[in-house]
Amino acid sequence: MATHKQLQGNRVEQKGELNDTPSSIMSAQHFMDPRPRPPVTLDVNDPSVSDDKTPEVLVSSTNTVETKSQMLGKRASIEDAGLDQTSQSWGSPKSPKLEHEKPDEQIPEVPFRKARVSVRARSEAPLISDGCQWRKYGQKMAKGNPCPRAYYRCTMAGGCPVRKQVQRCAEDKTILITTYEGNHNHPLPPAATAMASTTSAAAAMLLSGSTTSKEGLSSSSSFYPSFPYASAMATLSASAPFPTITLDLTQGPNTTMPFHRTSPSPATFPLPLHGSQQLLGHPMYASPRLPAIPPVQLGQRNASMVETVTAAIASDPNFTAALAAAISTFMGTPRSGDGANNANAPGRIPGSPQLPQSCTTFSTN
DNA sequence: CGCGTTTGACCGGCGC
DNA sequence: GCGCCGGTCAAACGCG
Repeated sequence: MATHKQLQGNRVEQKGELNDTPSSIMSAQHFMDPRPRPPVTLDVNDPSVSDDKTPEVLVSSTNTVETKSQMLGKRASIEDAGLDQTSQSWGSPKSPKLEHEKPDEQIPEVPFRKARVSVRARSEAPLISDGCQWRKYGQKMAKGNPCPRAYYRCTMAGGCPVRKQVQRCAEDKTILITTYEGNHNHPLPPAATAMASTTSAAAAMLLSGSTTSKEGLSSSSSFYPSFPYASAMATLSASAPFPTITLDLTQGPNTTMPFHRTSPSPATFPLPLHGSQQLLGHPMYASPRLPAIPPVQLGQRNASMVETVTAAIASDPNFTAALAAAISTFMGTPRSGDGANNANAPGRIPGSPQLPQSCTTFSTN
């Protein structure tokens, strides 16, 4: 048979008929380990989650606007405007390189190649459930990490290009790092949608903010959006080939959590289906800058930080704007996300001076 | 019997 | 040009 690439390409090629992701969103996720990995990661180590075993994190929509790789030649439909919703960069095993990628300069909007979203969560479970169905297709030992890295593919839909990598932090094995790549080309459950939205937003920000060169950022910068409920840290890494956003939920000590979950939940990140929906559907922004999430939902469903963060990000345009601003700051690019999602605000980060407990880290590379 | 997981090999990219 | 590393595929095995 055809080479693997072709096979992959074919699969991937299914263009998404329904992408939930906004058009210009591409999310890229990279791993941002405590140090060694550059990409973007979402950390969800919340103490609350750690109680058990399976924290569920929903992160899914990573769109990649890749240029070439994904299209190994097949996707003919890149929809217009530079937004390919479904362009899944996963197509090739490693196609980070943009072959025909023209100079970024030419690319008006999303010059990006691919973005990844990493979520760091504290959990003993082998993996976190994000509301989607995944099938493991490989496992490998990474170089600087004694723990193997597992590769999963979304099986909710036949041609869903979304993949995720799960690996434990070498330093702290209780921390699970999940990286999502690609966009779902099928409808997602509410829970998954929340994650997807988050990822998309993050990715969008990265993309929009990283229009310029971010190479200068060797380290990841982190800024903290003001999250009243959950303190998540977003870190943008610019050292990797792809922009990566890392959400760190591991830093949130339950102590400070506004809504501390006492729920006996199993060990998974409970994806608040309705919670997310509600959040998404009802932007309840109590504060001018941050959306306030009713403790009720969280408390009742022992919502995990992930959820919270995700929902917040997804539903909070401010967050997006903040990210964009932060990114711009890092990169020195004064543009706010223009081509990114719809929600990019003007560009001012509400950023708070200090981070609470958890932080969301976005890294753009 | 079907589905999912596991393991090894192969491919391609990147760095030295 | 060579070697290393990451990532994916494909076949086999196990479990439901």
